[in-house]
Amino acid sequence: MKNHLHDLLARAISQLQQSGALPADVPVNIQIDHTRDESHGDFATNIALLLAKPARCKPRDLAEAIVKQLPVSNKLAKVEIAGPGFINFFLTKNALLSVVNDIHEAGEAYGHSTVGQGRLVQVEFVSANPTGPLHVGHGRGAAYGAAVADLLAAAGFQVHREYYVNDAGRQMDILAASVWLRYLQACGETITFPSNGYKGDYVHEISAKLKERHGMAFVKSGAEVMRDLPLDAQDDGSGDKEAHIDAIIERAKQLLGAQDYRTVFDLGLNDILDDIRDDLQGFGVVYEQWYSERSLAESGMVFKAIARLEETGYIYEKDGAKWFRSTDFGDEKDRVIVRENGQTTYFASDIAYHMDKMERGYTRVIDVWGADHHGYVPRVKAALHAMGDDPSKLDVLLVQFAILYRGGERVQMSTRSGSFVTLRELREEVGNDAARFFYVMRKSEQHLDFDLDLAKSQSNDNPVYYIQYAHARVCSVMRQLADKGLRYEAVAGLNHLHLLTEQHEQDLFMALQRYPEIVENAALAHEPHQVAHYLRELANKFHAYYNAHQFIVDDGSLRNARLALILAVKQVIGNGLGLLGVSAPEVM
RNA sequence: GCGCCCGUAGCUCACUCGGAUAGAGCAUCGGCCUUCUAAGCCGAGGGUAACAGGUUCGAAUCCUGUCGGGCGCGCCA
Repeated sequence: MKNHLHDLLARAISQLQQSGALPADVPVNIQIDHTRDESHGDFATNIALLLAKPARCKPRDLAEAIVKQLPVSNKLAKVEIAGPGFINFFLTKNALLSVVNDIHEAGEAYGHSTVGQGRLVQVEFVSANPTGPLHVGHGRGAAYGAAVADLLAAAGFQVHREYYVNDAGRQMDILAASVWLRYLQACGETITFPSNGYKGDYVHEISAKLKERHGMAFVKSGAEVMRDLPLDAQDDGSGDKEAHIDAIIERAKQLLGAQDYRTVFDLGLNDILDDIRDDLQGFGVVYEQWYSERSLAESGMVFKAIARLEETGYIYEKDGAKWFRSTDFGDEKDRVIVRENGQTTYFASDIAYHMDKMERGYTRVIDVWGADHHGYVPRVKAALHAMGDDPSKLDVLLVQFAILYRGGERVQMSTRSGSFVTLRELREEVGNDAARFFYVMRKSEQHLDFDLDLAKSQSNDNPVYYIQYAHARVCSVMRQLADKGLRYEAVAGLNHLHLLTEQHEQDLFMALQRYPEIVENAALAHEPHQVAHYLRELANKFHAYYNAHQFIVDDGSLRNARLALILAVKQVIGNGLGLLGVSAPEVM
């Protein structure tokens, strides 16, 4: 409908330009909005206000001239000029009927578009370190990233979903050491567990698995392991927990040898990664690819990236380390790429990773990160810039924290003590549907208050149930219809849509017609919450209709027409919930 | 201290490139079930859009400043 009006206006304006009433060289950006107040019609445009200045005439006069040139359309009941120069469009009652036909015809594809033109887009999200189970913070990234990816796919992009696995680096070594130490304890050795080790229960489980598979093969004496280590952090402030754990890692590598160390390391890695995969899959989040950080290093990509930067002259040496001069591209300070000890930094891997993303030929690369990483954005963009790539191809979408509330109280989370709430626990507590919906119902860069009690409640307070209920209600009506020995006749229904003249029915036509536009906007803006809000509105209009009118009436034509309408509502709710990863139940 | 994000009804949040009288839900108050699921509907009250300036036909939206909150500022990842 918007396109239709856009077309009419474009023709009117080009008429005016040809007749010289409007200068031909001004940019014409026709904007059509839904009106807020129905006294302003169904749609409105501010085009006369925008063009008044370049045309050097009064907005209202210009509006009048445009309206005069408007081609006739059987979809318009009237056109008015209002306020400072708005042009308001009033649709005829029948103008929007065809949306129901469109929905029945397109089915699950209703709302899909081709704006993406099949262009390749990568969405990388979650990418949590495999050092422990996913927690509720990762859950938001998962729900949000998955929804953005699905929206982009619906908008006609070819989407590649990817998880970057940080399977190299110090944090993973700390995990491996933690697993080994717990294993030694389980084997009867006396070990003081480091304050900086991973303390969660899952570490015990992994070490138990290690013992089960390899028996005592990796046992070294506790005394040997702990001998001459730098002091761990003490209550009185002395000691250094970082130096302590680093020494333990070195000791583990030394005592176990490279091969055995790798066995322990990989057992921890794979066990946790399997858990993460399983968790995400259970959450309805799937990936095209799991990209290993280790593979970057092993394939020489990291050195290739560093070499490429060195060629450009943005690398210098200072204090024995190699630095990237990111300040040349607006970063706050220069960044170390290769440490004094010769090891590359995490940032170096990330440069290589993003270089690879660019080389893979995506037209757009989307990274979903926790908002606490925002300071990291400039340096990654700087690296792309320095390598001659276009940094604007990279969109970093920042997701703020989710704060859980139970009984009105904030749920405390602490990674240190291992008492954090995992995504798995959340899913078990409130269900996948509520979790997926609640995570995306707010703008991503907005803090999210996640009310566990509300998410669980089966009441009208809960927006998930409210929307799902609308879907289930339609299904229920269809069951009632069958119970009464009647059948829905699609052709009769679609042929009698003109009988649907009630205000509630007009409201639904308008709402249904808006859906494709919502999906497109949400996709391009990376804002799934728009879909969530829209669905609530649509459900609200449906419930109001349900209460005001009977669908299963004696008049067969009217009955079938109404059923055609509510089946269209069901389709759109199902499609919309599907984009958010929420199910659309037939019975509730 | 510097940088990024945020401040809208009692609470949680919307408002599509700056548009017309700032909207929902919850909570509060009042109505609606012998009729397709009351997990629903209808109605009422509730606002100096943090504050002060600026830009313009028009500002919650853009700019500047102040105040308040969050996050970040490692040769960690």
